[in-house]
Amino acid sequence: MAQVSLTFPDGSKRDYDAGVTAAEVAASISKSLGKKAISAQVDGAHYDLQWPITADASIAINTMADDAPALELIRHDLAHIMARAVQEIWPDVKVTIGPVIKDGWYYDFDRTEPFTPEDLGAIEKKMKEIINKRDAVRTEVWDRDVAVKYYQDRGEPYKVELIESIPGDEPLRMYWHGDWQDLCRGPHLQHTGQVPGDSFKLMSVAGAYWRGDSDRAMLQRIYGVAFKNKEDLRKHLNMLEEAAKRDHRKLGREMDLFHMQEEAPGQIFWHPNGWKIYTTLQDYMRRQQEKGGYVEVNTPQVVDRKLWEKSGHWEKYQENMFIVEVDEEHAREKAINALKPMNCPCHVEIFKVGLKSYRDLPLRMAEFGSCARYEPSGALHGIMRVRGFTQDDAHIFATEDQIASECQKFIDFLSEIYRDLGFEKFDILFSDRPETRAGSDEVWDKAETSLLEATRAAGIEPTLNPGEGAFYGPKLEFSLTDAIGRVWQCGTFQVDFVLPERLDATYIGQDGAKHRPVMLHRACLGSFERFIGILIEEHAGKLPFWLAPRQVVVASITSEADDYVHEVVETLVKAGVRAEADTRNEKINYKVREHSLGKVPVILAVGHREVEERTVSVRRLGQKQTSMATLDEIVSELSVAAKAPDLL
RNA sequence: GCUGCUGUAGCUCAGUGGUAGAGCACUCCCUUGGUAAGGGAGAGGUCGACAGUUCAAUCCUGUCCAGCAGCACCA
Repeated sequence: MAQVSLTFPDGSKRDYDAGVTAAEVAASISKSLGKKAISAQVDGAHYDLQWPITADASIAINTMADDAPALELIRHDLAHIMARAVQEIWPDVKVTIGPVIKDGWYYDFDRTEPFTPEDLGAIEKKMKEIINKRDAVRTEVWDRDVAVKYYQDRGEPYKVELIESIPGDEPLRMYWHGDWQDLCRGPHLQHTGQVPGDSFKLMSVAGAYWRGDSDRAMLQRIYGVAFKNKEDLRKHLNMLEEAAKRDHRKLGREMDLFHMQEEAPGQIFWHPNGWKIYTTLQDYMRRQQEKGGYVEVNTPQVVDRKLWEKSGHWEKYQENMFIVEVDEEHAREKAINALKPMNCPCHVEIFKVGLKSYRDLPLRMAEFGSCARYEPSGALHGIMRVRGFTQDDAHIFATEDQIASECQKFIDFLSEIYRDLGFEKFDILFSDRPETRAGSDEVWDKAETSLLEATRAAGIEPTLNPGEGAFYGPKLEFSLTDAIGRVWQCGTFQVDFVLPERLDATYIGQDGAKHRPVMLHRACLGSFERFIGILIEEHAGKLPFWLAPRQVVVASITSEADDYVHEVVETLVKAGVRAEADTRNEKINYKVREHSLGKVPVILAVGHREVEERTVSVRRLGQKQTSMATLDEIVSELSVAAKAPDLL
């Protein structure tokens, strides 16, 4: 019999008969390891204990102590156990796929009746029964024809389609959890009892398209979370509760930052507090851009379709645009306009006025551009995904050989801004050509290559995000994560050879001839709206002092201190601090509670003692202890704290 | 946009086929209180919109609108 040589993590090697399973290998090492083994890494691949090993390889036996494989197996087995439970309760439900995801798994079903929350309870109960049965998990490799016939006979069309889409040279693997069978590439545990029955929870049911295609059937997806033990599950559920408290929609209401209403879906009514954050951030960005060599412009909101036709938006982007038709009787001329969904065409129009020389490049043209996009209703989300928003947008008109240095410059620029705003870490994705796009393949080749090279030259190896580029060019995406773990694209850097061509932008080169500039689209915050949403969630509403809309409340303890309260407020306001008085007829406890809930970073309480000594009692948000300070001390401290980081 | 759920006072929510309730917030009064809710009184709702069924609809049915979760979308 042929032999295979297996290398263990400690470097030792042992020979086994070819076709040996990881289960047998584990048992050969020690009885206890044989019992504890749950899977193996064979040449780095996650192997089921039952799979035969047919070639020399490195091997490491996994036990429940190994987090990553253990969690993967638990979650994957739970996906199967859940599908089995569902089919045991409702035999006519059709099964599809059920992968492991972050913190858990999901499984998509086709069933006419919707699953209800009560159903989830019933499924969970049935799953626990299955776990308690400790049914053996068994696997076999099947012939394609046999598998197709099996699922055709069982009336499982989704499985048939899945098999047909699996490349012909890949073996088809079947798994049984007890008598219940599913097509699955594995690996799995050895019996259902290995899954901890008290550490999972079915979370929700929602629609999901078959194969992620909105033209195909809508299935019902049940989500579950699972961990190795009860304590981890408890921690996870607790984390979700904490995350819900940071939700910017909730905090936006509690801090009186903004509201939204039916008459203007996806658009924001900024209240004074929220608008203060917005303008503070905008002032900061304006200063940074001036330092960064940008010029600021402003362009029209309502623009004739003719320009959008030229730019390509009318063709590629129309369904996302607000179209404005002017009533003929009142119009001087018949016109169809659109609210601008992007600023780029208008910036090109500014560039085109007058002759531009190569000496003018790179020309960095910035606008806090208000855009309107008709986003699908289901995409709207608080102030993070809206229909009316303002980008910190800029377009850099440059020569091709300036792309790399501008890319480098931008990454430095953005990094400093993110650091100032408290984001040390962010994800960078490289998105290449989408299916719907403008421009030839040659142009795309050039754009993708130059952007990727420029990024690498800046010392960054971005994660590839295939097919997600803008319709006019590839992009780098700088993403931040919200409280609930959703990732949002904020910053972006895009190379565009298409729009300058379509709108015929030129500059006069050193040779005296006309040349086509390349256009670099870029944004740091992305949109003020989204970025503020992220800021709120990142800080759980407790914004850094300089960004806090209400920085200081001076609260009287007795009404006899009211005059002094107003004096303190006035002094602080003069020193550039956002301070307000609270001389209401309420106890100090009440005021402290209210302003703490309102996330005011500093509460200054004053009573008889402070009036006499010309001091204040300082209470900082999140701290129970108070301290005393003289009026001069607190004013000089807070006036510094109120400055934006770039002004320090 | 799709699937499911939801829509009652500013907020959080209860409730009923006979046109509605709580707590907090709000207004007024009492209280001048030392660091996360002092006491009392009062005001406040076309029960998301429009149709239909019914003697009678906030409640049942339908359509629409908006929100929530997920999917799809996301320049």
